[in-house]
Amino acid sequence: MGTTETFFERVWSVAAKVPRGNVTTYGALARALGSPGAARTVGWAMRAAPAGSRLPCHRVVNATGDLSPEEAFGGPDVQRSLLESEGITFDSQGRVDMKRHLWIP
DNA sequence: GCCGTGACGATTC
DNA sequence: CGAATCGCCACGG
Repeated sequence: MGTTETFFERVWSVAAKVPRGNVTTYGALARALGSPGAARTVGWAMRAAPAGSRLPCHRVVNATGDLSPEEAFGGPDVQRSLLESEGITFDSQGRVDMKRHLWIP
């Protein structure tokens, strides 16, 4: 079969399924793809995601619930605003409330 | 087919 | 809780 799709494309495919109002982690996506140790590669896929792909990459955070670095989105503040718009709450440490919004494929 | 890279994860101090 | 370290895996050159 012409499965020329790379690991990246698979990541985007699953990341696009994250329900609105929820978030997932890089490690969770990696596990869903069968590579639990490829969390870093998942992060790469997000960074390599083409702009305007409608990929909800702002719903992907790390295991600690921390947001993306400054170089992405134009700043964590932007990402945080997007998440708050979807009803996502944060703790006093500025991290996503994983207990309430963590979603695993 | 080896080397460097990186939006991570878990552990340790 | 915060900072630092090691390991892991896929991609590009």
